[in-house]
Amino acid sequence: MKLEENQIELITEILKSISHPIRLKILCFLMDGEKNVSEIENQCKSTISNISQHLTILRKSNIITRKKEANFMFYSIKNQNIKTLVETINNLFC
Amino acid sequence: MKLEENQIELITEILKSISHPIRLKILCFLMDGEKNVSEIENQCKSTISNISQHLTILRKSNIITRKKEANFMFYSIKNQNIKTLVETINNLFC
DNA sequence: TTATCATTATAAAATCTCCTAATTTTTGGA
DNA sequence: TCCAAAAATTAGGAGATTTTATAATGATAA
Repeated sequence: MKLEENQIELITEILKSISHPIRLKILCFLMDGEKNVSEIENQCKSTISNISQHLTILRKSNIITRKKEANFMFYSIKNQNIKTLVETINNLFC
Repeated sequence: MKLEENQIELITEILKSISHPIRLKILCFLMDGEKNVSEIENQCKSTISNISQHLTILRKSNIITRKKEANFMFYSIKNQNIKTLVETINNLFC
């Protein structure tokens, strides 16, 4: 199996973003549908600032997206490929 | 989707190990079958010491295994789950 | 105009990466 | 047998990156 250099870069960026306990928990939680930051904070047991920083990392690497409603920010998984990846990881290792 | 804490730890350790350009290249190369360190060095374009250190990381997180023959060390992917994961990543993002 | 929800700035602490040099193990030749 | 070469690993440390905490700031609702 031979990958191009830019494919290697893309994949490692995605995997690196997912490879953190809090960020993986966030993704698993978002598998159930979109959530606001306070819901994620409660689920993932960290400070809201820390959660926000991890959400930024996931968003910058195109794994999640967000939309604003009133003063709530709703986050969700950006596309089907990411969902399939999380589903596969769950099936293989849980 | 709700994962146990120890499952989160296991998965993030595996993903973190894979989330490096050289280590991902090594894994893709090992998808073709077992290889010795010099072959990996040639394929992945780094020093033999650096490659060896990355191989240690992959081995410590149970992603690859090795066997010695004369003074060559042959590395291979440890199990089918890892192969399936690499295959899936390749299908989804390449 | 204050409380709520969330993000951003800053910096310290922890971890990761990679380099050079030293070491280990085995082979093959003198 | 003894020694040098080959294959690979390990040690130590400098530099870079990531993580997290605290404090400050921004935006919206009531």
